[in-house]
Amino acid sequence: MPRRVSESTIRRLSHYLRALERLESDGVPTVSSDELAERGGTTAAHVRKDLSQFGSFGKRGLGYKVPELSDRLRRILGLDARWRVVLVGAGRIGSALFEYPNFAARGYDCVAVLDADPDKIGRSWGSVRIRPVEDLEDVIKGFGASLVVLAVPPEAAQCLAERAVAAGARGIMNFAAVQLRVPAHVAVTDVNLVMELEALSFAITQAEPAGPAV
Amino acid sequence: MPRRVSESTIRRLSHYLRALERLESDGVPTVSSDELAERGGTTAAHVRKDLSQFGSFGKRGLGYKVPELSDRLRRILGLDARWRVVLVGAGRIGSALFEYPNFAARGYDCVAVLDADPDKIGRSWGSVRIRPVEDLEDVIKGFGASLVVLAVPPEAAQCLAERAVAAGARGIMNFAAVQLRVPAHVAVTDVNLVMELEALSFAITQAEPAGPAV
DNA sequence: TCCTGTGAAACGGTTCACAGCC
DNA sequence: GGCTGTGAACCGTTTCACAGGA
Repeated sequence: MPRRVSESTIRRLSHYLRALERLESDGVPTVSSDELAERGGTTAAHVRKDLSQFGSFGKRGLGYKVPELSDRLRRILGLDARWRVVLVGAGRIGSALFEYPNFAARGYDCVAVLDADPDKIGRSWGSVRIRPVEDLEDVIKGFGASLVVLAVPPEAAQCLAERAVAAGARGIMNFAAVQLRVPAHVAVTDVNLVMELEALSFAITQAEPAGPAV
Repeated sequence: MPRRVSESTIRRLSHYLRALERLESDGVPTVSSDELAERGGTTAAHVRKDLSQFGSFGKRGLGYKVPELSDRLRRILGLDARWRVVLVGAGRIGSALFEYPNFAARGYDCVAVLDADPDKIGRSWGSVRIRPVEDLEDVIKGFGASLVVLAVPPEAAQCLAERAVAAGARGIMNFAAVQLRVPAHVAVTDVNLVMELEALSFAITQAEPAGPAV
């Protein structure tokens, strides 16, 4: 149990877990760091260093037992519990997230959907009814939700983040293109799709300064 | 024009640009590295280091001219040209991306949408008709598209990526939960929403090993 | 022999601190 | 005096290399 685990390690753990689950469903009993690295897109040294931060899961000369290791990783990533997620913003991105089957499969249950638009409030997505954003605090407290997804315009994000934190949220997935200010005990991950495209166009422009071949 | 610019620098450049555009629309003429850092969510040293990689845009004692700097950043990020984007996968995520107004505003035009589902092929999104994935090469070459978005199941992603690269794609935005193998001259950014949630639940679990307060 | 676990070295990114220009 | 641009110090991450157990 390390004091501080790097962001990149956590990402790699997710990759390992996905690779392990594929191996598991193929009935492969053990895997070496080399093999796991190959399938997870990193290096063997990385695999061993990453895993050794949390304990000694492997056997020298043999490798790692696939079911045991994937179980450990699930526990490390907090996937042995179910998480209640409140979704703020019933737009396109919110809808895509809501219907994404992998979320429920990984233990993330979207228990409520909120929006500010009166036209959307009252409509139902599956069995979940869209409620007004004013209900944010009630919903977080009522469901005991730890996670909040903000799929809202940038102007609204900071205020909603503060309200969510005050109501007890511990993690925020932020789709708005603003840097949220939250207390240290709250985790935030930013998803900024325009920024990702900008990284691509930058890389291409750098490689070929004449500009895109359009 | 540096040989190698770090991933994190590019992300920060995007942040600076967004902050600058807000300043620009407020009519602010100049900005110091301190101010820009505050609004971009970093430090003044970072702002200066990042920008100095591309030239000397500021004046000592005065700061940076807002319109000039934002113009420079747009050019650095490749936003002075329009980019043609081919979207593969007409599901929820594809649809969310397609309708996202900020893309067009930043110069990214979705020129074609492809899908493998016969039920979807032939339908229209706005003025764009959904075409079969078989058309991938034709579409990339026909439109001269440099960017491809893969919003498809993990099994299909690697094969489609290879086809896209062979047809001339230079950048891939990958929503599938697999590590794509592409030649060095092709840029890839991965967007993995489940992984982002896993990072959150990990952070919360670490802080409070008893598990989520559900 | 095979493969893990881990110190140690190498690398790269961040922060510091100040020289130099306005 | 104010603020940029930048070498140098610092620090965390990645990579290496090997000791030691199966």
